Amino acid sequence: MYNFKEIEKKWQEYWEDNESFKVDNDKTKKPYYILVEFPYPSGSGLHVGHIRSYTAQDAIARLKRMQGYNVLYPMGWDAFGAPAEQYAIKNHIHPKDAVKENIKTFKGQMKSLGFSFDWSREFSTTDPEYYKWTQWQFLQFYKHNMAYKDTVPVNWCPNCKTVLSNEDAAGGVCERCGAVVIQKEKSQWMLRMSDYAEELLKGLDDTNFADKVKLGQINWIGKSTGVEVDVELSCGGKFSIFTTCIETIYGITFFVLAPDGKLVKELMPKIENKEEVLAYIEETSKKSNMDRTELNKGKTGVEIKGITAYNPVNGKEVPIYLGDFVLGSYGTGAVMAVPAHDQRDYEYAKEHNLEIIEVITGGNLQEKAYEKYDYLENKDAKLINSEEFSGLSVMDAKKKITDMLVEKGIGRVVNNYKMRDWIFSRQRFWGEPIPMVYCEKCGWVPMDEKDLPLLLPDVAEYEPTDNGESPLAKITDWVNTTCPKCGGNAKRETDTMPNWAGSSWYFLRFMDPHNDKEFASMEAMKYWNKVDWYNGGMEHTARHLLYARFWVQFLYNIGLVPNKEMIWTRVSHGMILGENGEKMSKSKGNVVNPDDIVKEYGADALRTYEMFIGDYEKDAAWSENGLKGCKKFLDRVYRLGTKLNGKSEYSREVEILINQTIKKVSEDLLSIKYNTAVSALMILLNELEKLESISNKDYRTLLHLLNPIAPHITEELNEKYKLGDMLFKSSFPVYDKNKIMDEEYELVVQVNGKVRGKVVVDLNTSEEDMKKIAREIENVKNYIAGKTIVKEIVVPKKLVNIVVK
RNA sequence: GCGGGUAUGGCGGAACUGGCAGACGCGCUAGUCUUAGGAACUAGUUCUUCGGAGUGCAGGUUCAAUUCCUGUUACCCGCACCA
Repeated sequence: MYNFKEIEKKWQEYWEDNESFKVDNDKTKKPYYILVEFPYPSGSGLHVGHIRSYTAQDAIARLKRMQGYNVLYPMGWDAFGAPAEQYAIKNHIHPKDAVKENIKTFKGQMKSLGFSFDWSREFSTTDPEYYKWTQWQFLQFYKHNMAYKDTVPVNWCPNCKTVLSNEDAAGGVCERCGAVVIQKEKSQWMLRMSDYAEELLKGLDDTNFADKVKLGQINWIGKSTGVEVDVELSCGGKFSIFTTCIETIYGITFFVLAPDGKLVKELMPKIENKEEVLAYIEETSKKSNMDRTELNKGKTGVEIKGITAYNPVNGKEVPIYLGDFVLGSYGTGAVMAVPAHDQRDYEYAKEHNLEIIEVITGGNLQEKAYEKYDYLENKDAKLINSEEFSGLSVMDAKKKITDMLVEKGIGRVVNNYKMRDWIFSRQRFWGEPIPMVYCEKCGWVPMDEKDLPLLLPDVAEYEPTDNGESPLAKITDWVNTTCPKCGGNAKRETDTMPNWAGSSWYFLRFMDPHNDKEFASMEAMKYWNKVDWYNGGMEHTARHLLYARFWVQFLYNIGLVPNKEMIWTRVSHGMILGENGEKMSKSKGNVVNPDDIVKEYGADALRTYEMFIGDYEKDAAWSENGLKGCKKFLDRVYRLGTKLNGKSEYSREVEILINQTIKKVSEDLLSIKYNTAVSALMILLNELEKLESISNKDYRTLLHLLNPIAPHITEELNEKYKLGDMLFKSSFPVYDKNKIMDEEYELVVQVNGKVRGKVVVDLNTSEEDMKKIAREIENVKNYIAGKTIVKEIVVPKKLVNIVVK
């Protein structure tokens, strides 16, 4: 048992006093930027899950430093957001005080784990010096017409009287009180993220994100290509529909409009059954998103009476319906209904007794619609009931009908994206104030940049107001201001920015964190170039990453950052589950507190265990016994020091193994295979323990290789036995290419694919000799005796397989 | 429903480009040392009727398959009436 308490404290103090991990933007050295998602400093302290990714990235940071890179490994705090506000409401303290406390706890915990962060670059998104630039960037969005105010439906909890984010309204109920969430229209600031949909897709080619991360982004953007077609109305005027199945256009038997769309509002004066229609719209708005999807299996809706529409290809007059399965926010908010070939339309038609016209052969319309997934697979599927297109194959018809519509000027090939514009307003206190002012005369006016930051006021009440306004709305002397344009009376925007804002560009700030002239200098950003390696939870790979990429692409387009993509590799780690295999939670009582572990086993043991626990990208269940095993490993490393013989070369018996281990550890760490890197070190230790004595070089190399994962104990032992310069300041071991293969190897001999013998042979044994040796093994002889050798397969330096009959 | 992932001993998990399945660790068993053991060390540990069998299941390709192909089942994650 080594005294980890003393050792870990000693080295942590050394690193801190000497600012060992502080980096300058040193142009003479090659940069390497390693990033972990900065945490939200919650009241419950660091989670063992944080430690997994911080250790993994720390190991890479330490390795890269020893390999001569100028490594930036920063840490900061993403401290705006609802939990701090909740806490403040309950306890009547200012969120900034709660955040300060929590940051102190987090920072202390991080230091106790020996992470090599450059603390000189630390900041919090809640620092006015930081959010000044978040606000400044919002103004750039506004000035480039990328921010606008619009009325959109939002999640509204009628009980808490507040707007909820989609996350807070998961499952259609309010996360706080459990009440059913309804949709309510509110005027919100929006960012034109949908303008960037195509660029965000293309940009993925300039990244090295893991495939599943790229796929997450692609799915979220949700591109689909189809045709937008104009449809004439009986009352005059027209509207458009979007479809990806233009080949079914002759099958239209009705149209359906979104109840929450703009079109139905425009048509309202001409609708005969207004009351019925309005009632349906009202009913829809009361349903949550979930009601409209999963829970609501039936296809509700009403016919719009007094107006009909004409099929654009054959002029057939069909009715128009309202149905909540059509979303106002996707496509044009209106669909052509082809019940024969779309299951939703089919169900709707059955429920409302509407006509079904088959236009593609091969389905059984008695049972269900014959949908594109099926007919596209069916090579024999042909169009019918489609005038001159009848008889064509689906793919031909798709093209010819599209061409015809385009030619006539009533159709356009368009792309649609599921990704919407970014709703950027929150009716919350604890967020960046949006630096906009409303003037009766001038409308919305941006604040003057030189007046930033717009500080959050110090108040004692953070409760949302009854009408859903931000608590800021109640602070009249903050709200009332003068118009930056005309100088007249004006009011500030009282909504704040979403939590995602500050985290969309923090990685740029780390490159130049103390700059008070700009958010980061172009020079600094050019030097660091990109985040080489970004790690975070899978839960953030879709949204946070998309927001951050959008933000960066915008800044790039207005010339403020050097690259269109500022993140190169993105890796995500699996969760650490409780010992019972379930997600850690207080209610389940399976939470592991890292402080307790550090106290009882030491930081190095915890770090080593979390690297060893399993495949980094997969979830893993905590195991106290597993942790003990790693502690035991470190104890053995410690005791091994008593076997030193003072020699300065590798011991002959382990020379090959050491070279192999150097290769394995350096390669595994950089290919996110931390668990096998640790196991390679365990193997090396096992072998070293078998020797009578070990050389100083053997030992120092073992310590060096283990140093990125367990930095305290290794540094201590290196010093204790005076093995050389401090490990973190010296070059990481390099393997000798000529010494990773033994002079001999074990030749495996198979008969008919089954192992029947093994023999140690010289590395340079020829293929002929391999065969000869193989046939001479006693056991092999037994299996080939009396049989004919059909074939002999030789894999050089590995095996011989004798095929007999 | 769509998209993706996973499946290997009692457990966590290894296995490069198709070439010895079960590395490494945990647990377990026996032993050594000890006043003691929830310490340390040593040996063993997939199953087995000792012929073999074996990487969720059923097939296929191959001299050879955890690895490639086809089908299938279970579980996990993401999105979800996206026209």
